[in-house]
Amino acid sequence: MSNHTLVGKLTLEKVAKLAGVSRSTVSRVVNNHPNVKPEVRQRVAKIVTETGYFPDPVARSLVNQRTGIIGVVIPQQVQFLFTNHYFPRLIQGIAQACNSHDYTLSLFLFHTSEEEAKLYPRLLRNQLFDGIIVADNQINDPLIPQLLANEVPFVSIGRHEDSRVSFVDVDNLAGAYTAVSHFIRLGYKRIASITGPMKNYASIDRYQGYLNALRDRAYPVEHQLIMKSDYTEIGGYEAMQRLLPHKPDAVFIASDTMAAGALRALQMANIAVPNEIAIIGFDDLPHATITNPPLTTIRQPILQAGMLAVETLLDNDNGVPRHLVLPTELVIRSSCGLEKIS
Amino acid sequence: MSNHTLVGKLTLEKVAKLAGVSRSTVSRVVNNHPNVKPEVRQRVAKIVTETGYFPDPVARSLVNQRTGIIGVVIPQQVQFLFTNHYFPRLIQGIAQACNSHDYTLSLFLFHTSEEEAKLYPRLLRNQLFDGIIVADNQINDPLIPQLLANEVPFVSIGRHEDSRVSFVDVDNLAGAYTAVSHFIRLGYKRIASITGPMKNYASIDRYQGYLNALRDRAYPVEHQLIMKSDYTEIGGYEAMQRLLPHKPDAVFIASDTMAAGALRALQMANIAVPNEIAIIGFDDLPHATITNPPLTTIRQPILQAGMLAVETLLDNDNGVPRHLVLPTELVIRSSCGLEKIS
DNA sequence: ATGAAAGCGCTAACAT
DNA sequence: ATGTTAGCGCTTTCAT
Repeated sequence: MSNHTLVGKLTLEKVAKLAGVSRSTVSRVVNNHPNVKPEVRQRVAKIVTETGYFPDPVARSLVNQRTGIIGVVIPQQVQFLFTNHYFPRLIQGIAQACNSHDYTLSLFLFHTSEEEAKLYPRLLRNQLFDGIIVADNQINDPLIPQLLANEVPFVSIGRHEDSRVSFVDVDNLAGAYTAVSHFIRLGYKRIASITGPMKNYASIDRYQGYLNALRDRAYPVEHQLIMKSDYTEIGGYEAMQRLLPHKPDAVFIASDTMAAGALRALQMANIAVPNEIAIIGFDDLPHATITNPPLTTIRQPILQAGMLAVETLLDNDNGVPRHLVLPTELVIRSSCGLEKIS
Repeated sequence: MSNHTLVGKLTLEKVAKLAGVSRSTVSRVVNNHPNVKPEVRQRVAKIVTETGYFPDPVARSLVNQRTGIIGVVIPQQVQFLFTNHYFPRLIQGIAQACNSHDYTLSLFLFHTSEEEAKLYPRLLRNQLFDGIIVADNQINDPLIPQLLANEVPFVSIGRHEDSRVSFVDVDNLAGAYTAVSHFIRLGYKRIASITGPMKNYASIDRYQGYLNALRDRAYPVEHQLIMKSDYTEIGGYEAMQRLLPHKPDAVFIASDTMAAGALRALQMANIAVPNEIAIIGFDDLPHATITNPPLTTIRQPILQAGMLAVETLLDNDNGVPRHLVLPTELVIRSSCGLEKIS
């Protein structure tokens, strides 16, 4: 038999020829289908290994109608995205789960709304992804209802009002509540907050947790003590500068990244933390341990949220939406002070 | 004509039936092939729009032998990865270029070497990606020679010794040289350096640039003044602490992230910057502007490097490797001091 | 247990 | 200019 038919791309057909069987049999071997005589299986397997044959994923996808690809969409304008450590860590969790399930992760970042608009149709009449993870969903994000309407399997990072949406969230409300309650317990009186943008469920929930804690202890809400910011370090820096004239004695800051910026602002202003102003952040990112002083913060399981989003997508409980809310935890370091002497 | 043949997934065939033409004609319309009578084209186009037909990318890929997917591989253990801002920004550049060329970006992050080993075969007998970008290649990374051997189209972020490898790099050597020369010009005497890990070309080049600048001005090289670190903020913090006993009066730090950590260490030790110790970083990341004091640094065009990597991959100059080295730039802020009085 | 054949949805060479 | 046909490489009935 001439060998020249066997050159070029290695296909099932060629492996079959080499093994002296049909391509069905090779397919069965490759896919561990039971109906293959052990000795044949062995012979075929040997050739597969020797030749380094690998089934073409595209051809496979065409017949199976599954690609093994998960799309991750971050609808936010991306320039702010990576100025904090949240998204990198989330993506890391998603990647880890994808790896362990042999899925491939595709990342969509948008820089302009034109880009975003251009990509949406691809996501909606989706034939390339087995499922989509929508990270950091904004309130009224138009993508979510469209995904629902087109019956694209997806899960949202962060809760959503429509109960048909599967999501993985962290308990932002309870986290913020815990932080502010801790301030109150320590005797602080003028408790401020630096929040994220209010178009985002997480920001809203953290803000609401702050309000709830004040309300439950009959603290007044002073609007000058509430500064809206954007989750960036620079944003936190500026928000703290705006806050200073209103003389807070404690600030709950909705992210560690903003808290780092806020600490710099305090340093520049020569204000001692926690003696003059106490700080609690949110996230418990690695650098919270080396700020000056080390940051008391609310730990949220970002990595785990990413992993669970993938699991939720893959499990697909017969289309019944899954709503996961992960617990947060107060991590006490030095920035919140101890018992207040006042 | 019964309509019941037209339910289910929308295919070329169904659109053809609705338009009363063959599926080739629809294909031609969809792909803007010239040979279609204008009136037919219009009629078909209308139906395509009405039905919202979209060609199945998987079927297309199978026949075209191109997927429109670019794989981005970050061979580093991922836990250190996102503790600095370099990779997020690089990925942003890659994503931006992918978007504008209608390519899809797939991201591979590894958490363990087992994961890495498991994924390599997929990348090598690659049928899923039109090309691969290898980010932050390590010296002696086994992936590169294997990609070459398997003739997978790829480009490396960061140079590589094998001249067959296409790469996009920044001029680390010149950048570091410029930084240290600036120190020398200002009159500093004991110029230290905090470097990245030496298994990485960028770290090596920045270190070499430091050495070259000292050598060219006949400064002695003192090994106690050279601290190896890991590009993390915490790493920079610790490296600076180890450096202090050796009394440097200036430190060139191979990344802004490490520089931020180093500044914290100096703050804790009550050492004034730049009066007692001057600092120059590398990267010019956003937060370099709000450190205390603002950081003098070497700006490298990370975003652009990511974009050019995609262009290089897509242009594929008949297999002739392309070697791009992008310029860096000294950005003077306050951390390096002005003319030294000494 | 194995092979032959159909078909996933598309493109393109070939006929007309 | 349009339709017919043959694949792309695989999985999966359906025969045997």
